[in-house]
Parts: sequence; C-alpha cells; structure tokens
Amino acid sequence: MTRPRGRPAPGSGVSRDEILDAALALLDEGGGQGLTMRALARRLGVTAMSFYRHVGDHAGLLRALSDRVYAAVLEQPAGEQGAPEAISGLLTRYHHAVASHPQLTLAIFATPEAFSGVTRHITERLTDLLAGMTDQPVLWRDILVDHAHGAGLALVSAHGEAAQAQAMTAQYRQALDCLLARLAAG
Amino acid sequence: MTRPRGRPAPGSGVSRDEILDAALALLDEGGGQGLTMRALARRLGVTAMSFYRHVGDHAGLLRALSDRVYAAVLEQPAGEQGAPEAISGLLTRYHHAVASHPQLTLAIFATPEAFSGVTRHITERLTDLLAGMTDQPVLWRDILVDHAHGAGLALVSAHGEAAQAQAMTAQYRQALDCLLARLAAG
DNA sequence: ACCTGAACACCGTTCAAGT
DNA sequence: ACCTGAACACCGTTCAAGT
Repeated sequence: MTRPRGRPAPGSGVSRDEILDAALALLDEGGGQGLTMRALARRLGVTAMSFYRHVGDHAGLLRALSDRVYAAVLEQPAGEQGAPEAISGLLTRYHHAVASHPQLTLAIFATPEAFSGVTRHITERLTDLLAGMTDQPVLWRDILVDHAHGAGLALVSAHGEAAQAQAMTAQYRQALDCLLARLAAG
Repeated sequence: MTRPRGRPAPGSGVSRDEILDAALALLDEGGGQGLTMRALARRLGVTAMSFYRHVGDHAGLLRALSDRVYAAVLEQPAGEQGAPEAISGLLTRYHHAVASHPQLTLAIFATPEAFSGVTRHITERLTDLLAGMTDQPVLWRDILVDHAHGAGLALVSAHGEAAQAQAMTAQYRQALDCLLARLAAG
C-alpha cells in the first residue's frame, strides 16, 4: 500500500514487484529462515533498510506476499455456477496457492501480524457458500479450512520437489472430493 | 538420548527435565521466536553452550520437546476397545497434546530435522486402526491427520488464552465426531 | 565430565545523514 | 523522495580452555 501505483522503479532502487519476486524465491529456496531482510537486500543489490519504505518491516513483507499469492483464490471463473462447484473451485484454488509456496503459509502462521484480509475474505465466502448446502456451515467451514491448512503444512516437507508436491496435490483433491461428497449427502 | 537416565543433575548444571520445562514455558510465552538458546540459558542461569551436551542443537531441543509432549498420545487407556473408540481416542489425545503447546507444533513444522519418531508412530497406528473400518484407510488417515494439524495451527492464534483455546477444542471434538460419523457410514 | 569465554558469522530495526 | 552507514540489541554454533 506504500506505492499502490506499482512498478515505476524510482531513482536507483528496486520496485515493489521485484522485492516480492525475490522474497518468494528466497522463501522457496531456504524456507522461513532463508527469507531475511539482509539476504533479500544482498540478492537485490540494495541495503536492508530500503525495504522499510516499500513494504514495511518483516511482518509487512509477509503480508504483502500473502496478498499477492492468495489474491487469485478469490477470482471466481465465469463458468463456475452453483454452490457445490463454487466450493470445490474455491478450495482447489486455495490449495493451489498454498502448494505454490507452502513456506509462506507456515511463515504467516508464525507471524500473526502478517495475516492479510484476503484470507478472511476466503473463509467468509466459503461460509456463505456452505450456508446453501448444509445447516451447519460453520462446522463444515472449519473442517474444510483446517483440512486445507494441514494439507498445506504437509507440503512444506516436500521441500520443493515437484513430483512429490504433485502427488500430494492429487491426494488433496481426492480427500476434498470425499469430504464434499459426505457434505452433499447430508 | 544424551542422558537417558534422566534427572540426576550433574555438578552445578541443570537437568534435562529442567531444560525442557523452561523451553516449553518460553515457547508458550513468546512463540517460536521466544525460544532461543540464549534466552533459555538466561532463564536457567547457565550459558547457551551447555545445552549442546544435553539436548544437542536447536533442532535437537525441539525434537526432545516433541518426544515429551507427544509421548502421552500413544498411551492407550485400558478401557478403550474397538476401532472406532481407539481412533477417536487417539485423535482426541493428539489434539490435546497439540493444543497444550500449539507453538511447538508450528516450530516442528518449520524445522524438519525436529520431527520425532513419535509422530510417525501415531500416524502408523491410526492407519492400522482405519484399516478395520474402511477400504480407504490412507485417504481417511490423511484427512484426519491434516485436519488435526490445521486445527492445531488455528490454536496458535488463540495465543495462550484459555477460554478461546477451550472453545476451539470443543469445536474440534464436534468436527471429529462429524468426520468419524461419515467414515462409519461408509 | 561438564561448563565457559571468546569468537565468528549472522539477525531486525532505528535514526540521523546524505543525495 | 529515496537510500545508506553506523549503531544497537540480539541470534546459533564452534572450539579451545578451564575446573
């Protein structure tokens, strides 16, 4: 939010997008301990202090990353209609976002100040959708969200190996189908 | 494993149990960033270097904590009989252990070397128990374990407030009952 | 056998100062 | 407006040295 207009890199510095790209790369390579302000500065040829004007402190950096990575989850495709499809789509996109950077999810849980509004929007939309399918929407929302988070955590130990991550994603889809079938069955 | 015989405090130092007690307190108070080797040393009136002979490095400390906190999960009470009760009991005890120190679970996920054998035993026992109830034991094991982990993560944001943690535990029990009922229904 | 001091290579963050 | 140097208060870990 520090520079909402986006890419115009000022003077000699780096743009906000460049910072976030490099931060995600660092997170994917080295996990939560890999993404330090100083390592990020080294990679970008800047000093760590310059970030405080762009993304704020370390928690602000994580929040900015969260906004970027999870934003796509809320972009509902036009063809998706009806509560069951919308629920399945929302959770599939959420898991896809988590799976793309599992270390980010872990880092956010470890840094409560980093929780962005996007996550809250996702759970709210899910609750609304579930209200049309069951008389216990909050119970099922907790089940589905907690399950998605746990499956996301499991991906941290895949440690960036594409084959393993893909297998775990397939398993998540199967589990989600199973849960949604039970939900639909009443 | 450095001193399996337990409590005999040598010379002027502190015992292994004292170290683990203080480490858990630090974790509960200050989260993952609160438990540092140096803060632990300060609290115990020792230097940080003395721990390397008792519990190894930071990951070793977390592994020792994991062993202690999760050990009770595997202690099946005598009165518990039949797969449904055993599954429900095992998961309830697991959630209870996670809920007692949610920050430990988070720290372990962030430190893969800290995974102890106890966790593996828990998932193995769960898989065995599920084999007697469904023809998709691995699918249901993943659902139940991932869900328990996600619910555990949610407890991190309760931040040690007993009332909120208790409410979330009640919600977990309800969700677990719901899931196990669907499992039993085939 | 156990503990420590000193050292090394790191951290996040602030703030006055530079351009 | 943006970036930096220097400083402050921290980290984990190693290793030779002490008792």
